[in-house]
Amino acid sequence: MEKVLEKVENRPGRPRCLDARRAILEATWEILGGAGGFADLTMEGIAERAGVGKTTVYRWWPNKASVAAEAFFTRIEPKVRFPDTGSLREDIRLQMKELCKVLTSRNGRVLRALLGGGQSDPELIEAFRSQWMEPRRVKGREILSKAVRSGEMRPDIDLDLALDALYGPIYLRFHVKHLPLDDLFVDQLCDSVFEGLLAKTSARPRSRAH
Amino acid sequence: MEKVLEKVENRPGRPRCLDARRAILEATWEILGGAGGFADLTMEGIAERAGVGKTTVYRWWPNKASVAAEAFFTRIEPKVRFPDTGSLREDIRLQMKELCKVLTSRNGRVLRALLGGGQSDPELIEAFRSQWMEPRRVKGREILSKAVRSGEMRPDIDLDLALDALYGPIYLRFHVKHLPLDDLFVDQLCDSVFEGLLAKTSARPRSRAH
Amino acid sequence: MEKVLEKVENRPGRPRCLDARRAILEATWEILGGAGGFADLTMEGIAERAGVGKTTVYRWWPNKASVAAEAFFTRIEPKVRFPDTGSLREDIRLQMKELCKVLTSRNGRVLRALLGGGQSDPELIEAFRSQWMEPRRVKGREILSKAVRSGEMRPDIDLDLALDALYGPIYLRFHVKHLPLDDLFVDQLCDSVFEGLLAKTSARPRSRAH
Amino acid sequence: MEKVLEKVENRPGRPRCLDARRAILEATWEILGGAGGFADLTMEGIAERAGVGKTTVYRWWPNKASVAAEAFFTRIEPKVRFPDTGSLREDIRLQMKELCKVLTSRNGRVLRALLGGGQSDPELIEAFRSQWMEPRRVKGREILSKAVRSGEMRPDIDLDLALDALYGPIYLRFHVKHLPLDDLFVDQLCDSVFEGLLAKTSARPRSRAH
DNA sequence: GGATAATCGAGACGGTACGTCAAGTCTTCTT
DNA sequence: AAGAAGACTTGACGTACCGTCTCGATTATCC
Repeated sequence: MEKVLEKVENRPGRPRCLDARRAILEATWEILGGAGGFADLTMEGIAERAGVGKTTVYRWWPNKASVAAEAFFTRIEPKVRFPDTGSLREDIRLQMKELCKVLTSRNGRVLRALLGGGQSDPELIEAFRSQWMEPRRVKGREILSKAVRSGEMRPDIDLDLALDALYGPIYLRFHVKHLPLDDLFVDQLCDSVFEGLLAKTSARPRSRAH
Repeated sequence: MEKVLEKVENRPGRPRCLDARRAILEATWEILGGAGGFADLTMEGIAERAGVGKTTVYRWWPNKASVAAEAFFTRIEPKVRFPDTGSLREDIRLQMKELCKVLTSRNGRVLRALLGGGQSDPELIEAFRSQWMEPRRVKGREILSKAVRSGEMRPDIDLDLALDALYGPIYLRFHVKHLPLDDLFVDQLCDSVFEGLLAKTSARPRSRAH
Repeated sequence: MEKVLEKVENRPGRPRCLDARRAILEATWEILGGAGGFADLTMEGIAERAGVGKTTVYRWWPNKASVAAEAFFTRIEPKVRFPDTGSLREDIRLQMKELCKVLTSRNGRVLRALLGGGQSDPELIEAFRSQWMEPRRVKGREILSKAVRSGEMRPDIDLDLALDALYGPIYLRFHVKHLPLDDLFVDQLCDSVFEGLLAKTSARPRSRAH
Repeated sequence: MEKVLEKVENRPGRPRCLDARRAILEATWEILGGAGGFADLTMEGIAERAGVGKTTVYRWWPNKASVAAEAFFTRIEPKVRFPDTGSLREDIRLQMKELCKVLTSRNGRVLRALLGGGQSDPELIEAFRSQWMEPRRVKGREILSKAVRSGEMRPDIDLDLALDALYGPIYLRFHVKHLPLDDLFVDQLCDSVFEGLLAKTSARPRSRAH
């Protein structure tokens, strides 16, 4: 077999073996997708499944949370993209459905495990935020701010708060209630949050498109 | 020391020692509140701190998640109650602030740890739902349904979805973003979700009281 | 089922239940005969198999060694008897074969286990000596002393030493070497010890009857 | 402290630490010599006293019997040697006294414990036979066969049977009867077994040297 | 080309906690 | 009072991983 070695700069010594790195992330991914999730993930297990010495794992990651985070986010990140339909509600709704599809898939299990581990591991939750949530937030804020400028959205609401209001219920269902995240749910959620829970006092005509 | 023994019915055998039970839950509670949270909780540690044999712990609880759940929920449950001001928005807002106070306190740490453990332990998450969330939900649904009847709230929204919309953002902040949960946040959150995110197209006068 | 109760004297309280005693000894016997021997014998196991409370076992025997000893010796003792042929060598030889038959049987396993346990339990080894070995010794000494009086055996040898010389090799084979104890072995052993190992210097006619 | 590591062949991995091995055997030896003998020997105790992880003990020995056996036999084996006086009876008698001295000493306790454990542990008794008894037997057979050739001993007796006859009584006393093993006993034993128990029919003068 | 340096695999090391088992004691109700 | 039931403390069992370490082997750069 051909070993792939890294060639970074002109440092002396044997360069890092990229095969090992890949094998470790691959093994981690597979274990995370298994029945036990993050609880079944052990450094020893990773090393063995990757056919690698334990030292090699520890050399590059300080703990299993880091490996898990990297294994997950390098693989899953590109999958969720924002559309751009011109309508705030449509953009958000489509992206929500996309997100829910990911959360419902096998990857959702891994993500759940990761988020669970994060409750007692600050680094892991930080990785979760910075590598998973923040990239989406950037795009989300962009869409919302465009909607504010176009007059579609109220200008007096903090954008992050608005995103929390939209996505919070999804995470609540996903993380705590473990309920299905289907299209109907997304539609109803969008409607409720965009329009508000209160009855309209005036007989203003509401135009809810579904 | 005086040992307190249970006297249930006329069963043969030595009755269960209530001191042991109490000591175990107490010890668990203290460990959970410590620096490491759920990660520092070990069955051995519980037994030692409670001055109890490990077997005694295992006799009554199958794993540390169960002990943790019982330790937490028997202690914290009564603390969060709903007010009844007559106004939907006020009731919810006050209760939300109450909830946020709990989540912000030392107990919040325990709860966070518990929910974390629940991601890889179905029984624990079930305990979380049934013993922590559901009792609150019952009262919440009651308030909302009253508001629907009085015309304050839109009748076309599923009550549980509405509660998800209201409380989801709190959990998102609490579990994922680890951001402060202060009164200002609650006020803004209530406003956004009750009124909706969209701009009102007509020049209808909005009466937001803050 | 009819419970058999003891009626010793006019002592107050419930009399001892003889069924329990018998069941305990029976259970002990069965466990001792199993694959693990003395190592598989536990007070808990005895109580359970006998359908008896642990307390009842502890009330009458201080430890499992005592139970084992009583279970074994009350059952096996009557089996070994000395014949009386009139000839010292014949009596001993026949009894030896009888003994070897017992040691070779399933009971031998129990006995081996018991003696093993006795190495770290003074009470057990004492029970072994007083209840198993000594009764035989009494009879053995009798036979030997008769043989001394009749001139068949040398009068200058301590009787116990003689018995050690005769039976020691059997125990050595049984306990240490775990070799078969067949009739041929007994015949050769008797011959060697009775006649001595040394060559006869004079041309004295030897009359070895086999 | 300087750690001594083994250098066997070109095997991969960290070489075995000889210090640990030595410390384990040393600790085992000390515990075996203590008040409780084999009964006080626990894997945990060995590890703790040796300043070693429990895993390290289990890595090299499957159970405490194995550790005990190795601890004992590597230390005690060289102590018992056969003399070579030219006379069969003298050689045996001196060696017997040597053996009895060992059995009587502190080491005797360990050996007794080992032999006891062996009754329910085939591997242990096998170790006892192959590492303790057989080396002596080899030399014993040699002496006896020389005695047969020189005409001092009867040629019609199996050598192993003869050795059983000579040493069996010692083990009987040591293992079962727990009686003292002094020089007088050895002298009388030798006399009885070499000369035989039977009275001499002819008036042949016996020359017993004591 | 030989020294130096970093990486790799393998696996032993001292530890911690696991979940189980049995020991022997204690407390209750029943007979 | 004896017996059953069963909860209690204690302590060892054997296993799984932890994170660290010490090897020989490999693969580069630098002199």
